[in-house]
Amino acid sequence: MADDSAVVADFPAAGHDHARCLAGALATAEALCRHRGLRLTELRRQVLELIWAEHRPIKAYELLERLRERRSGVAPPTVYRALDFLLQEGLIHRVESMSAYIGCSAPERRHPVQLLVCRRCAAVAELADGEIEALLRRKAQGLGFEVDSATIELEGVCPQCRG
Amino acid sequence: MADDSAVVADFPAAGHDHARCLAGALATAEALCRHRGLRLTELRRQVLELIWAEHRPIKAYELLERLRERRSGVAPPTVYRALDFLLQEGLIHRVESMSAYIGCSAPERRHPVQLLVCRRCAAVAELADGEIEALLRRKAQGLGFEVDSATIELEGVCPQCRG
DNA sequence: CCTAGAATGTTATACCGTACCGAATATGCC
DNA sequence: GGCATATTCGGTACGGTATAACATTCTAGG
Ligand SMILES: [Zn+2]
Ligand SMILES: [Zn+2]
Ligand SMILES: [Zn+2]
Ligand SMILES: [Zn+2]
Repeated sequence: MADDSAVVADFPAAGHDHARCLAGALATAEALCRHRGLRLTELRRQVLELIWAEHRPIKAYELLERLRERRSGVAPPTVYRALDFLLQEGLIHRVESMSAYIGCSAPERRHPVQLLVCRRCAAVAELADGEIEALLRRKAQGLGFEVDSATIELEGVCPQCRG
Repeated sequence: MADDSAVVADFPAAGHDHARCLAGALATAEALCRHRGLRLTELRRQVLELIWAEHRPIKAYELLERLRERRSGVAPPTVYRALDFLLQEGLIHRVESMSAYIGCSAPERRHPVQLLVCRRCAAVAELADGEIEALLRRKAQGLGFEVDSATIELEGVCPQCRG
């Protein structure tokens, strides 16, 4: 049986209460960092907030622009350092096929990541499907390959864009 | 049951007859292009040959360097155009996690691609596993998502490097 | 030939990411 | 509090990846 909880984040509905997404993500991040003894500094919090601002993948240099509206003279290393921290802690994911970043919807637990990316509107759904993970691991094991991490991204058209 | 033919290319053995890999890949490409009414020009053939030269992923600018040993004054667009053609025709695959390119071991048929990349030696195994493909498609369908293409890459340690 | 389309040459530039160094800031200990 | 230490951040410079735009050459078909 498929485990429904594997869908960490469905495609966001058009009129959903996104202020709630944002507030929730920030609160979770705060709690998580406190629990892990890490510092969610003002910079990191701002970057996370900007990433969640659109509920869509955002590129590093776009992030840089937005960040400059609040902090003067910010350079690429500043934003990349914040991204590294957020990636490291599982608070965001990198969308490889877009060189972009998106907030994780279940950062409180480490999980496999499978992303569904709409090529029309760039909306992203996030899976944390153990069945996929297990199948891939099993196939790899058949070749004597030990999996450390996986990049799973599906490109296609989301329900909204299929109309 | 798992279909063994899903393993398009296992990790290359240390002392394998690579001249044979290279010759086979070029011959297949030639036949395939003739069959499709496409032109495997000298440039494209040379790029494909350079990609197969090491039986490992190779980066675009490294390719550019190598190509310059044979052709003077080659610029990035030249190599990227050749790469585009080879990708389009399924003669090579892009390794997203490395921004690199590797020859396809079964270009004569269109197939799903799953890559296993060794983080120690950069060797790559290529799967064309229908079971993985089907599972992903089924999971996506559960969200009303229509899959056009997929990027599946597993990073880990290959049998040789595990020792 | 002549011509239209394809392929390649050429220049310039945009975009993505990091090495490196030094300043500021937080943390733990006396 | 004062001090040493480690982390975080500012800022410069640069390297790696990829494409836009336009000129030129090549190729196949009439
Ligand atoms: Zn939202
Ligand atoms: Zn969409
Ligand atoms: Zn070989
Ligand atoms: Zn290896």
